[in-house]
Amino acid sequence: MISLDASAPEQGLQPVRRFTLAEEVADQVRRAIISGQIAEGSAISEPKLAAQLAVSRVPVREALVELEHDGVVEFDHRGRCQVRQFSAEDVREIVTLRQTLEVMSARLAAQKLTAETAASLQENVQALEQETDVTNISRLDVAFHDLIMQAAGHSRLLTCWRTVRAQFELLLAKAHRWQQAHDIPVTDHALRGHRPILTAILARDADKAGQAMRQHIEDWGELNYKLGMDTEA
Amino acid sequence: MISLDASAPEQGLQPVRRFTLAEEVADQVRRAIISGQIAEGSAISEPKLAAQLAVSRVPVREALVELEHDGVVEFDHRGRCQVRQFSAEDVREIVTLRQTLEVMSARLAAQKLTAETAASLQENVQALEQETDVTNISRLDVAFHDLIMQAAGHSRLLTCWRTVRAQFELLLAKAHRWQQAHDIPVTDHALRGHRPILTAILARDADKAGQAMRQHIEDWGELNYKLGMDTEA
DNA sequence: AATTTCTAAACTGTATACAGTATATCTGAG
DNA sequence: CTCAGATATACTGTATACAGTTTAGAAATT
Repeated sequence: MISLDASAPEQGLQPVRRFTLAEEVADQVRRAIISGQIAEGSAISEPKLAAQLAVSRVPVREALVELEHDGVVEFDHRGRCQVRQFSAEDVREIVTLRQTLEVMSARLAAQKLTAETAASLQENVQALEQETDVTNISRLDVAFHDLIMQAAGHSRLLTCWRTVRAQFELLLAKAHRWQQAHDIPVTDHALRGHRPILTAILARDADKAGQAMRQHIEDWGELNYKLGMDTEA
Repeated sequence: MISLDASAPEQGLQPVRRFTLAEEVADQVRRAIISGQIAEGSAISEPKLAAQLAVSRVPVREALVELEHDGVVEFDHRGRCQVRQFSAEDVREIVTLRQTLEVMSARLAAQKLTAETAASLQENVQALEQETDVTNISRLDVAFHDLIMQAAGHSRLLTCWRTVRAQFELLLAKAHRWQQAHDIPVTDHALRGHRPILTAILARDADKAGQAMRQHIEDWGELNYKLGMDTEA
């Protein structure tokens, strides 16, 4: 039985989060972009999208601004919105920025490790090692990196992470789609890379965790470069 | 005489940038917050602000979202907006995140150095060394770090930088105000710190540039901690 | 047939309007 | 005088409306 005294609210009860239409629109559109349902380079018209989703333009507008911060759409100088296309240079940027941000997160996670975090990470890695479905692999892969970011306990680092997270997801999904289309078995990239990071974090070895993370993302980058060359050829 | 053939537009002419009310509102409010004109913790009401600025709520709303991304205001779970207050932990986060981002920028700037960048940086450092007005010192200090970010030529790193830039400016302005109020001469912190960074970048020594930057921000952090202790006591 | 001109549709930026919820003020009872 | 309850004010989230500009298409001209 929990107390209902408002002056002692630390009973595990949290303030009710209000979900706005803008957030829901952003989620839906982001997913549609990541999944390739909305193609790269597509123009996005506020009125049309609003009509499709049966909401007014206002939440749509706010959602698009959010997605711009996520780096998955961009506005031209006239205010027109379109789904972003990723050049080879963009991929390089995403890789190098991820390295910087995630090396930091891995180091902090190693330093601040708690029992709960350790459990979540172990669970995630084990689940990934047994998973075969591509969509679930993607989800678990991203979740691993999210968990470490969370574990770093650095709210502003998390803010930065949000500026690349969706782009990371997008590239990941794109790569998996390409591999499936060409009957290439989905890489065991994450499988090989995550375990060493986990081990280093569990050992509270910041240097080793950072190094493992750097290498992991470096490998991912090379995978993407190769893929990029193939897809453009 | 320049060609007006639209099919050959690379004549130094650029697409006309359209400035929106939202951007102007964001600029004004950001400046007001940084300068302390709007106090930390103040509630910001959309209708009131809109009335003061003689615009509708829509651009104000967009501006506040922008300022939230800048980290200078926050929305509570009810959607109420208020000017953010910075705890000691916040200052630590800002310092450590700046270290990560700016070490990267310094390294890249050293690697990609161009003649123009070199000139701008030298000009900036010289101007700072001769400047005595506090406001101008702040401006030049921030500009130095902006220049290096620009020189890094990494659009996504710049995006991350924007999530802390205003908070950096805010802390800087706050420190200067406090120092002035107590008749303490404005620190020569930037003066001492920038020159070594410049030298390393000009020498195209990424390691040294990164190390100098890390040290510079570390020093700035310690300055802020001391100040924080004084102001809270 | 190609190109220019004119016209109509569509889109963005901004303003206004409305509904539901929270906050604050006022009143009355104890 | 304090506190509970009721009423009024204010605010956010969303929808709708409007103006200026851009884009696309039709008509007209060479």
